[in-house]
Amino acid sequence: MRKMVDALRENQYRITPQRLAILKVLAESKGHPSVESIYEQVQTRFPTTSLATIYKNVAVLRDLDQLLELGFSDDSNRYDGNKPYDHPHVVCTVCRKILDPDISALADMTQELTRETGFTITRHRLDFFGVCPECQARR
Amino acid sequence: MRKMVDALRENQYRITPQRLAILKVLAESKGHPSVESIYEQVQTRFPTTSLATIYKNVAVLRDLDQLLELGFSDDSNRYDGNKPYDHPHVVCTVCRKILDPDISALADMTQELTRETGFTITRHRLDFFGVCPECQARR
DNA sequence: TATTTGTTGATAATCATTTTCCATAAAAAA
DNA sequence: TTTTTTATGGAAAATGATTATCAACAAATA
Repeated sequence: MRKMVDALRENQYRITPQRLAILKVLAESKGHPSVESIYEQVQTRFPTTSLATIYKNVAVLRDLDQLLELGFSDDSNRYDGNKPYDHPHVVCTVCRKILDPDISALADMTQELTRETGFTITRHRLDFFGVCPECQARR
Repeated sequence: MRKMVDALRENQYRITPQRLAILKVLAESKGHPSVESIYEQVQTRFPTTSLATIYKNVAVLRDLDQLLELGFSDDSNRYDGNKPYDHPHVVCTVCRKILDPDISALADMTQELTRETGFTITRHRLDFFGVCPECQARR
């Protein structure tokens, strides 16, 4: 949250109430909200907020590396403002919940890949898909 | 190729020249072609082939688990008819080339995740992004 | 061969998300 | 305060890969 505000300031972006509200939603969200979800939460404080504003600000934060954008192939984007760097996810295919599991082995993999393939690896994406315990119980 | 034909037969799909041409492109492609790329290759043999036909057949093969569909968040789909099961990829962000690196540790990860999170993991997706040696040299 | 059923090809329609537009409002600078 | 610059809101438009449509065609079946 503080870091995000600083990043905005450093880049001459103005600190507006809407921006603060968006930052707050992102900082307080322990999940991985969608644009729509951020929109709904911001609207509880600022009922006139526009979807366009959310999109514009999410893009700004993403470009400032303050936000990890998780794009899925079905055009559903989700955001993580608490860990704005690549990390693995476990996605429930029923309720769309997303968790951050602890997996350490990835750094090693990247190094090994660089050696094996000659690629300069800059990013990665590791997602596991399945059904969460809650959704399993609901059957 | 043989396996794909069998799968089609077993499911009462007819073996048409266009289908065979698509299968051939998929089987012979060592890369990860896009629909557009399959289309272009099939057209060299069947100039009147329609894009719709490619889409329909790719969907059939995907549903028969004969084809791995790699959807990226920018709406670019790529296909692998040689290894129609989840496996890691290294993607060059410049030329869009895709390689299959050897990474074994994934099965263990899935097991560990099941234990940790209670999820029933059915699929995964591991992509590394970077620049391939050829594109690095071209700078 | 005649009949039935599945497939193709060409084009139009779709779809939801994301962008664009611009007048208004608000923040920073002078 | 006044001026300048940037952000917002509301609606409309774009986006563009994929899907639907359907007449014409081809493969399987009787």
